[in-house]
This record gives sequence, C-alpha cells and structure tokens, in this order.
Amino acid sequence: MRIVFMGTPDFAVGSLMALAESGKHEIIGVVTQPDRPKGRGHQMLMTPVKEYALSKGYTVYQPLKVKTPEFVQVLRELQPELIVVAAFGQLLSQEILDLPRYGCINVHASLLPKYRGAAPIHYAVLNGEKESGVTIMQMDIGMDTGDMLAKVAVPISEEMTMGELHDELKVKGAQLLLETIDSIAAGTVQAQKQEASDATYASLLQRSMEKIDWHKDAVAVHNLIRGFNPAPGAFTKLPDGKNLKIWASRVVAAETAAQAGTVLSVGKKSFVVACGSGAVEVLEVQPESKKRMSAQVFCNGRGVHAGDVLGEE
RNA sequence: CGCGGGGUGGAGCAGCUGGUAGCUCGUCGGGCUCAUAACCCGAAGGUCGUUGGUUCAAGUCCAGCCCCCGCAA
Repeated sequence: MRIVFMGTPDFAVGSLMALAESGKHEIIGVVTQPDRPKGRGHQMLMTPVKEYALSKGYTVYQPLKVKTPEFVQVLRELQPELIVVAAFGQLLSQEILDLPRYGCINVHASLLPKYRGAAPIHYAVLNGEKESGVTIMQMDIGMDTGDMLAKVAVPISEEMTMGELHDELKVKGAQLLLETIDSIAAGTVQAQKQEASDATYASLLQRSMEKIDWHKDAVAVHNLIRGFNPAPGAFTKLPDGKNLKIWASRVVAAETAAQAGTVLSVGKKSFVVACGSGAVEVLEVQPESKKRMSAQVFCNGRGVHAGDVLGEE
C-alpha cells in the first residue's frame, strides 16, 4: 500500500519502523514537525522520526502547518492510499482526511475513549490506572474521536514507569498497526464508534504538575514520580532552595505526625519522606546540575538529613 | 551569542577569608559473630581537568583552553 506517515517523537518511530520492516508497504513520504532549536546552546535538532526516516532514505516533509493549500497539494500529488498518523502533533483538516482512498488512521496510546489528547501515557500512570493500551482509529475531524478499528490492552504494574509503559505501547501499537492495515486492505476491518460519554482527556502536561505535593497521599506521590520518569521528572525543593528530582520511589507504611515533606529517616541506600498519609522511600534522585544517581550515592555526599523538610520554598 | 552548575584518591561530596588535602560509601587486610549488607581495628589509593600568571607559598586568587552536566525552549 502507498502510505504517507506522519509522526514526531520516539513513540511514532516504532510504527514507522514496523511499516518499513514489514516490506509490504511503500512509504512514499514522511511528515514530521520542523526542526527546532533544542538543547544547550540552541542547536537545531531533528525529530526522532526524521532521524529514522533519513536513515531509511525516505523523503521527509516538515511543513509548519500541514493544513495549508500548498502542502495539501504536495500530499495530493503523492497519491497516498492511506495516511498513518502517530503522535504527530498537528491537527489534520477534513481535506486531508478525505484525500487518501482509505482515509487517515491514527495510532493512539490509550484505550479510547479514555485519555484522548496529547499525553495519554503519562496520565495513565499518573492516575494509577491498572491497564492502558493502544487504539487504532479511523481519524475524523475531532480530537481523537474517530471510530475505533482495533485495540490492544497492556497491564500496568504499581512500579511501572511511564517510560516502560511507553516502550511497551510503542511495540504493541506498531504490531497492531500492521494487523489493522492488513484488515483494511482485506476489507475485513470492523469500525466501532466511541462511547462519547465515557471519554476522558489527557491534556497537555503543565509544568506546575512536576512539583511534588507532599501533602498528597503516598500512592499519589509515587504515581507522580513514576509517571514522570524518564521525562520530565518530578521534583521537590531541598532545604537550601535547590531542586531535587526524584526518579524512583516506593510506597512504605509509616505512622507519623510529622509535617508532609519531612525526611523521616536516612538509611544507607535510601531515605524516607512523609506524605499526607503514608510515606515514600526515595531510591533514585538527581540534584540540580547533576546526573541521576541512586539515593545511596546521593546520601554519601550532600544528601539530606532526618528532619529536613522538602518542598518548602 | 538563551540561563546556570561543575571538573579534588573507584563513587558522591567538603575544603575556595591562600601555607603541601578531609568526610561518607566502596576496595583490601584483620577482628567480633552461628552469621551478616551490621559492628570494631587497620591499610592502600589523589602531580586537586589543562596551560600560563600573581605570590616567599595556590586545590584555594587572575586569564586562556579542553571536557562534563542541569534548566529553559
């Protein structure tokens, strides 16, 4: 099948790679977000999808807006039979949706209609969901409202991080994509409407969410920490005012009257912080301007001391 | 020219009002113990990123260079 692929981050690379390696399809173009100045010193960096696409020799398009008449014309001339979208980051117009014979399908990292929107993987972990998954849908003009063509569920353990879930969904989503395209080609695909009343949204992450609120219960704090691992990271304030990212934790039982955020004890390999209810044992951290390190190593150096209160401005 | 932090024995840090280096962990040896990641005793290991400058004397002040990292986008 003649396919145009649209995607941007690493998650999308999984799907593009699957298409490329299946050998069944002709990738006639890859559309991704424009290169943006990133990193220290603002060097221009290409998106993961572009990097992969170039390594495969695909033609890469990076329109500021895909909806412009100029780019729609480019797409039309490519004559795709199907457009596959995975975490692209731009909305498509009806004109584009109608352009390929089989329309546009999207690989979305949640079990729709739950967690429509930009950050479904993060929210599934942040909210302590027991399972999530990937849905392939026939795109329509709404935000992740299209009819569902296929789904696969993935269980989420209590210690799983967002990154781990991401990687699993990336792989499962890619497999499901191939299967779905096969059934589209065979004409056997079954479309299923989303139950709009069950819909929930995973809107863009807010920077303010990254700060740990120790007044919440231990499970919520733990979910925040694993939900933001490996990016962007949950942080708190050290007594000296510097930031401390916390990358890994464990919920522990604790009976204490101490103020939320108080360091209850410092062990050799970790330290325990009081939450609104319960406490979390901190296992891995990253001091400001430093690399990630185990709590053990952190405690060897500056570290924290029992009685310190974290999160205070 | 986005903002900022840092390069000190294997690891993480202190020392930065100048006078030859300290802490925690680890490592090695010994001891205690039924035993131990616990405890006790001892040891090894650093030309303090690099070049030059100031000085009687620099890890500690000044300048250049190399390298690493965090944040923000």
